[in-house]
Amino acid sequence: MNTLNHTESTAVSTDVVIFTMREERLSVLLVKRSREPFKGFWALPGGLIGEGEALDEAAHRMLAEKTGIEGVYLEQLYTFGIPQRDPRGRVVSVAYYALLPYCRLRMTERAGNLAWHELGALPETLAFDHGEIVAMAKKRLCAKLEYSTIAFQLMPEKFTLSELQAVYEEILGERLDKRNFRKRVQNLGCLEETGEQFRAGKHRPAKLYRIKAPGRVDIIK
Amino acid sequence: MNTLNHTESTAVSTDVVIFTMREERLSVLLVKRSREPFKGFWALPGGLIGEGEALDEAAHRMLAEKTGIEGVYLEQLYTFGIPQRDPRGRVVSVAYYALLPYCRLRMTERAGNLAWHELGALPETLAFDHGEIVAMAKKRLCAKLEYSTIAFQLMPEKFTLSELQAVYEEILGERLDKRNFRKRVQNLGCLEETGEQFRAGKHRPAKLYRIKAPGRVDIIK
DNA sequence: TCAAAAGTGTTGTGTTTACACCCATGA
DNA sequence: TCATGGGTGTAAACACAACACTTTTGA
Repeated sequence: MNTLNHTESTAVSTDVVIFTMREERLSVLLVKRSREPFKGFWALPGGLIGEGEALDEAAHRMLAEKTGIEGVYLEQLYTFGIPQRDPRGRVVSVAYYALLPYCRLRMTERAGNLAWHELGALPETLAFDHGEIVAMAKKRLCAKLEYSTIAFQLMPEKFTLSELQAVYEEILGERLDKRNFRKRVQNLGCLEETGEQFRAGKHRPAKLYRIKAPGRVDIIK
Repeated sequence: MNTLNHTESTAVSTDVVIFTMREERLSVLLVKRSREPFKGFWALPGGLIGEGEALDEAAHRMLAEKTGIEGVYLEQLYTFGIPQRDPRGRVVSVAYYALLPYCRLRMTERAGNLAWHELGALPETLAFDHGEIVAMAKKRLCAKLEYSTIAFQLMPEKFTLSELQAVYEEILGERLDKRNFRKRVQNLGCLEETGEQFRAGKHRPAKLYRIKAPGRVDIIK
């Protein structure tokens, strides 16, 4: 059995764009870098892949290290590898994106070096090419809203249709018609009423729904 | 400036699924391995990325090395990285797929270790996880037919609408209605008549079309 | 004149959009 | 009783699918 000839040393890392819906806004989790390069800049959670670790295992690990939670929706996004992307040397980064309901978090934004940032108000520049990675993840998420049930991965266990609609509107950046929206999501057949109601203020309470198969993301149409 | 701590040596390669339409059949270019591991098995063209070489540059290089041609459509597919995928050690492979018109090839299928294989009649098992890579590329290509003009990248400079329809039918694996098909592609506005005709046998000659912006792939709808 | 593929429109069906009012509640 | 968001149906517009005959050529 041969061994490989390495002409150079290349590092492989994963960076994870972790999306959540926080205070009605689509947000990503960023880490403030404490070391050069890009000291003081915000970066995506990430790191080198471990020996014997699959790429998506590594991504799940990054996610668990920062958020403390497991079993969330995670999907490979793209691999970034221009030679200059890390000033320390050649690093190829396999980017992932994750979606999680904010309520599941048990996270301390420790010492201010871990924080949620609204997508509409990101820092001017992020470390490395992370701005580009976030932009691509947002674009992919937008596209997937149209032809899959991916948005459900951002919802808590129980939610109202208005809350779901607000999530779509925030991500797509446009208002949707209430009746058409409800017709569409109800026809998917993925939702069921919990039978419970949610009271929020001085108006009619809303029905609560849950997802029939919580882990599942379906391609629609 | 720091340097990276490598906990291990990881190699990064690219493998390229090169599609063409050959004798009415969607085919991929495979290389017969002359060395272990998988000696004698067919594999995708690929290899380690070079120092200072971007990932898509590496993919273009693989393509040029095997086919001798440049400037073809190339897109990143997915990155494969389970630790066991190469018995020699850890190799993360960034897979690409390419589309090219068969007529552009000036390639010698040298000594029988480089050959086109119809997608419908691939060898039972390919080297490494290359069977999986090809399957994913085919699936992506199918999906993109529906919402982009990607199929045009398989066409020669001039072609008839019937030839174009045959390409769609072969990839999708279903017959299409002639009138609806022609309506659709003509409404895209990407095609123009050359004014020439193509005679092929004892029947009415077909108009030849060309693509207005040959390099370009548009997202439609 | 026959065979073979090129070329061409219309109609029906289903999907998507636009749109406005009543309901249940808390203050 | 009023303000607030929850909840509901219908009609028009549009996109998509189904479908058959005439044209041009070479043999």
